[in-house]
Amino acid sequence: MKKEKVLNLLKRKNVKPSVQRMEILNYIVENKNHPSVDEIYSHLNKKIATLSKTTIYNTLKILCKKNILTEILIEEDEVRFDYMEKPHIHFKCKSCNKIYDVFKKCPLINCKKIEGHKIEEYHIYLIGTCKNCYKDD
Amino acid sequence: MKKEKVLNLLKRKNVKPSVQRMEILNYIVENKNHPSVDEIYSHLNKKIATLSKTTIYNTLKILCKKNILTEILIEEDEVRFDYMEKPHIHFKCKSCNKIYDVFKKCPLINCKKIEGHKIEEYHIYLIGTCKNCYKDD
DNA sequence: TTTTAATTTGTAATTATTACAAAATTGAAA
DNA sequence: TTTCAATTTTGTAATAATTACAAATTAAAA
Ligand SMILES: [Mn+2]
Ligand SMILES: [Mn+2]
Ligand SMILES: [Zn+2]
Ligand SMILES: [Zn+2]
Repeated sequence: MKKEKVLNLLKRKNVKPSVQRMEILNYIVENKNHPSVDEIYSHLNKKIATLSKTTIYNTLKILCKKNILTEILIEEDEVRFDYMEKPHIHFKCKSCNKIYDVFKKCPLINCKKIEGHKIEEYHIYLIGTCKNCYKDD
Repeated sequence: MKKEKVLNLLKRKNVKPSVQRMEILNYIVENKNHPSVDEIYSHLNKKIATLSKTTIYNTLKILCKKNILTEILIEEDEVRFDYMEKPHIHFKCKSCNKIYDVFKKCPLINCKKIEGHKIEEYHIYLIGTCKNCYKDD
């Protein structure tokens, strides 16, 4: 039972740990896939039949504002969400559409300022062909 | 008259240089702002009263496919477009919403492969408070 | 000119996201 | 326990960016 983890995450940031919030956060944290709202909904709908998409949107907005989650803007048509326990960058395969975590660190990440601008967030997206799709050439 | 520049850009990539395509590309190349479809439309509508938004969408899709333009996915609700003559990264100010070009280069950009994946595109987005908004604190 | 292909245009359809108010739940006070 | 206000969830409707599509226009070829 890993429920403790998300429970503490929520408590620590003063977000009331409702059943829905726990399940949504738990799904993202445990699966480490980078789900869209629809994917979260399809999956959790099986456990919580009454779950509403609006609740998912509301919850994700709160968790992002509290810096528990981060938005991934790598797709043109939908936002994906991620739990960034340790900061990392994302690689999206054009062929299979999978989004991979990449933990090689970019020196940029240590910059607090750049050309006079104060940096508060980083989004580094790499796009190409993943190693699994590539070898099939 | 800088029309030569966009004319050549289009010819070189075998895109037929229609009036609309020339104007759309010229607007992006000359202004170096990072316009959304709506901004392109509002601006060019004054010159070409009959211009259709669908034409803008069509043209942008072609120019991106030909690697003349690139999409900037820094906003949640709309795509922006850029002419990347020399590769650079983007900084978006949370306060004034301006998107700045940053030409400091990240070593990542020289990587052709990362953790076995073949990299074809880079999107580096920094978010924070720009130098103009910051000093008002 | 006539014919054919490419491009542009306007409208309708699609779809992710947001707005909003009613219903349900929670949690403390009485 | 009951009461009651605050919070959360839910369902539906509205919004808005993008795409689909077919007719109209324009350009190129014959
Ligand atoms: Mn990730
Ligand atoms: Mn730029
Ligand atoms: Zn792949
Ligand atoms: Zn600013």
